[in-house]
Amino acid sequence: MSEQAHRRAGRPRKAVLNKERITEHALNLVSTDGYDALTMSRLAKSLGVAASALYNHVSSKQDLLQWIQELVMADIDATVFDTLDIEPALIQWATSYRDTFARHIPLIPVIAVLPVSDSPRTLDMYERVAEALRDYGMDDGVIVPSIVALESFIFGSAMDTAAPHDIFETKDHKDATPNFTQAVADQRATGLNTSDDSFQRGLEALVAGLLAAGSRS
Amino acid sequence: MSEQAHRRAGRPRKAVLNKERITEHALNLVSTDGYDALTMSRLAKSLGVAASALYNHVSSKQDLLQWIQELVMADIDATVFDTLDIEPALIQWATSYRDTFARHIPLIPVIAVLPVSDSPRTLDMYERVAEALRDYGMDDGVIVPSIVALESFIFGSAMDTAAPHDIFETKDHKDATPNFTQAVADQRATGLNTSDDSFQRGLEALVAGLLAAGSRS
DNA sequence: CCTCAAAATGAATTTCGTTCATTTATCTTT
DNA sequence: AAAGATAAATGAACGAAATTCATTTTGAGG
Repeated sequence: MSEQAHRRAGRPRKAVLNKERITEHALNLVSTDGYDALTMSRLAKSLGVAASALYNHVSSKQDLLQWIQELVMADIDATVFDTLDIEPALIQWATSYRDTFARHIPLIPVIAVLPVSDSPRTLDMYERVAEALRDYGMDDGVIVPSIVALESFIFGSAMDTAAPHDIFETKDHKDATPNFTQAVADQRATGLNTSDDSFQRGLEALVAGLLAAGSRS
Repeated sequence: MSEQAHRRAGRPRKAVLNKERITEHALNLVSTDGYDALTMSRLAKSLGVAASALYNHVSSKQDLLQWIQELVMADIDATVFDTLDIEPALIQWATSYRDTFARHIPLIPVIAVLPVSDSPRTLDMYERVAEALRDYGMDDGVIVPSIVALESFIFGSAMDTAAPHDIFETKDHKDATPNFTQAVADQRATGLNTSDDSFQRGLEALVAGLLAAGSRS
């Protein structure tokens, strides 16, 4: 069933395209010009090739997105579980996770919904987190929900970094929303980036809560 | 600057289309046949009109999606803060928020990436949450980060409901991921829906943690 | 009744993902 | 060296999508 197994004769022409080059160019396209820029023809042009040529290597655009997912996930540092205690390890891992996706915001809604099955790297990451939680003594049945909860928060937070900075401009409605308007002003006065501040506070609360609630009795 | 201000003469023909009817039909289309069914021509057909007629009322499909977002947000129950204590109120509000979006699963990846509309209804919701947190005694500067953290978790969780149920199928890689594979099996054995379970656990941890960390000293 | 402007039309444009028959180029075998 | 096999790349074509625009319809105000 292997691809290189029984080539009896005949070698193809020198290949211009391959998985790595295609994926790199695709990711570069998205990071540079946004997700809408990732069309098969623009990708092909960036590779100096006709759009149809891509289909000799990728079976569909969904397939291509899976490749991209795998490449992006490779940036997430899951080695911290080998060296740190569970709580700081989770926080560092989640931070790395969120920063990685914040770097590729347009991909979040796409990747968050992709099945994880075909990405060995992603599976490996889950394995490390699951192992760490299990070693810590978390109940078997709540390990997956804890991971999913963390991921949900991470994805949501990564998307939030894309929100416009004036997203909470209350404009004309200041009178009708005194408490909220004041809260926005007070947060701004701290000088902290709203997204970063929110992520850090939420992450600490979430990690502490999940570890406390899930530990074996 | 008002639209109805100076109509000097000439009344238009009887209008078949208006914002409300367009939005309702669009939302209905999505809920019935999925997001891919929401095309301008199918929407037009459902309204008994040509596709181009829509553009007399909506400036783009993005615009239409904003309308839909606004309509959907109206379903979120923010009245709980009037009757319940802060902790159960936050949990009920967040649950209502997430369930509302989960009811329109195909829209989540689309809407989650839209700027939150500055509709009065949405602002009013923020006001109620901010007021409740302030009355509880939360420090002024951390009210907004707490709300943003909750919203990030809610959106991430809503997106998770759109994920396929077999998203964690480990297939061929069972050997390489023993801990994770076991954790998936254990979660499945509980009989609980993974998304629901994750949301509930995460939400309780997050709310408890935020309230504990943010209270005035 | 006449006018005019908003509403609706339908044809046209562009761009998208994808398919397919065909050509090209390179290696293996004679 | 010639022939053959075969993957890679091509380019034209498809259907469906969002959007534009010149034109027609229509109904209330003057």
